[in-house]
Amino acid sequence: MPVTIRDVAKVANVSPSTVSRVIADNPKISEETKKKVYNAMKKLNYHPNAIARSLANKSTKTLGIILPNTSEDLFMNPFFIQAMRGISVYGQKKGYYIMYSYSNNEEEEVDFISKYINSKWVDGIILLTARQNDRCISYLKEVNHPFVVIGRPENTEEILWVDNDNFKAMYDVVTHLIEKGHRNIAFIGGPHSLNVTKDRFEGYKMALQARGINIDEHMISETDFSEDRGYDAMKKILEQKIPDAVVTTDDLIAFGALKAIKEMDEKKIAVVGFNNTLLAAYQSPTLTSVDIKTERLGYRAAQLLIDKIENKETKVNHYIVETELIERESTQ
Amino acid sequence: MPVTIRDVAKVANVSPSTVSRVIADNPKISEETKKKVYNAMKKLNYHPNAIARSLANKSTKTLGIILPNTSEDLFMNPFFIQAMRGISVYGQKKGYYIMYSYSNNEEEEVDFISKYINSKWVDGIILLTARQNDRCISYLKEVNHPFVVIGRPENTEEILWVDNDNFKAMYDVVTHLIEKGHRNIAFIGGPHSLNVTKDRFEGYKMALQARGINIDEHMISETDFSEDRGYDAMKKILEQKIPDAVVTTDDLIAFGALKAIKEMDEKKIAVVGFNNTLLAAYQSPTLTSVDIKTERLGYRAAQLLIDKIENKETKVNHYIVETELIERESTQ
DNA sequence: ATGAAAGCGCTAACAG
DNA sequence: CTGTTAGCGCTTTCAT
Repeated sequence: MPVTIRDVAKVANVSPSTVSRVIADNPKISEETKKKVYNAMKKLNYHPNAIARSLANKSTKTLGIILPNTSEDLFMNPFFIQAMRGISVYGQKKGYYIMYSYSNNEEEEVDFISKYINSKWVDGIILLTARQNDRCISYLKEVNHPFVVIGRPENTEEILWVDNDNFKAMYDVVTHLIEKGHRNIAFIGGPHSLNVTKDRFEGYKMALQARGINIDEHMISETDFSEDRGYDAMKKILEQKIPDAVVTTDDLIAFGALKAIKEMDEKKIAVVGFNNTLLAAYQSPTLTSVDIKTERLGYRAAQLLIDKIENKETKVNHYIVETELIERESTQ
Repeated sequence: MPVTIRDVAKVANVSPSTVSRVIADNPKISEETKKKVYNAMKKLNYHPNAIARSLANKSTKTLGIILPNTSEDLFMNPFFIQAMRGISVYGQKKGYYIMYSYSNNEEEEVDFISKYINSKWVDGIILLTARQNDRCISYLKEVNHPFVVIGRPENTEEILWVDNDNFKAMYDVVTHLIEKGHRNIAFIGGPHSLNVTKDRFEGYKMALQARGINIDEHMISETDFSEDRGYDAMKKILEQKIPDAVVTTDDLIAFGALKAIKEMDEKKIAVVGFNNTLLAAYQSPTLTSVDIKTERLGYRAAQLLIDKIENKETKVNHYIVETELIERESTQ
């Protein structure tokens, strides 16, 4: 027999609704009755039943995270666990529970989302990645359920999202390299279908342009997120011309580039990675990389979503999280 | 206005209780009415409200994971995310939702647990680590709520747990090294206060003994889980005597050992790590390590817990998950 | 095989 | 400021 609000009411000599008001910290309850009720609660070791509250309130105070299907490699970078931590730090602060689910493909993701929504389990949903033409996003828009995306979605209007300023991040990296005296700077990016890649590439181009440095097509390569592809891409560039620096859009690519450069072994070429994965500090030379502050991204995502859920009329629909260049041996 | 069981009942021309029975797949409902009800559901796009069900059923079909406070370093090893994936794979198969919460210290952990339990949010709890004298475990035992521990707890009776056979894992590693011709095998372990360390150390001792090799105290060291500590420990051993192999209880320690050995640089000493972290494949030489199959641990934990929750009268209260030695250059 | 009605524990008008 | 009452949406005896 669980102790309920009625038991407390009886002991405190008040009505159940009064107890309910005390729980909700309703301002128009006299201090005296409050005390009475608290005492009764303590005496009976009462704890509100959150399920019952949720049913009556039509709100679960729960956020659902959709962990995307992704290549194993991406699991090497602590992105997910960090984002989840950030989300939970803010969520817990605001009294929210966090749920998550894994999916093997986009269809399963949509299934989980609709399950979460239809069954009324979650007040809001967090997508950990923004793809082009994302079915999760279109579904969520369609059913008009609160959600937030980590990464910049295609149509940023009417959508909550958080991301880094990828243009600026790369712009700054390249500018920094130029200031250190580098002139022939190569670029190896991930798939150009991703917004991230495009943005970072633009940053690269603009930074060179701003300093009056011509862009050399031979120094630009697009490839996949893997060490091997990075290695191949670097090799190809080296066959054309020896740069004095190379920027990449991912640490994995940078690892491959480092390897290719080491094999040449004559020249000192600066290398910069992206995402500051754990392995970056373990390369030789240790790899300079851009930290994208994943935990912060998660934190901000939760904040945006919870504000929306609670109808805080903030005008912002996105946050930009600052990146940080972590300099290591590869650019010394 | 959400569509409820009453709406469906009306359209299907049956009573709400009948609809409820159809949802629960109650056997004594005629095929005919079932069909009628299903049609009505489809027509109205009805989805059961899980909260209301939970309230009536006194069961949420939700599992709660307690992510322990832990040093940042441990986050480098993908233990948590992998275990969480295993848990969710089994949980989702059984129709369970998964929640998690981060804590900064043991007290907070207990707080979250009691919050989960008192508010009736979860049917069962999963602890991702087993400490000595664990307050979470004693609390959970006290309130007698279903839970499972990853790692072997102190008192294994009346507790659900999953773990590797750490004794056997290390026994096999050492035996393997002996068979490869090594005789002077050093041991560097983590804190001896942990069961894991003790078990692995026993495995080391027994394997040597079984092959009639004497144990040399100079070859045994206990330290903390960090590269630096591993380095120091290895240095100290090397000052005494040069082994031809060294086993460790963690990759981080092994990394340090590798470094110390490289500095000596004259001798080829085999090194074995534990946990097969992502960095293992990135050391030079690449590090041989024992894969503890974390995802499997999570999967089994969920299985054990859900069986308990659903009162499946299985006699087992634990699972042992097999480990696998991943051989790389460090033992070639 | 199906329906009526009470209840899971809490909240929110409305009334006073 | 506090009590009464009617739900929130579903399940489950107990009848029939």
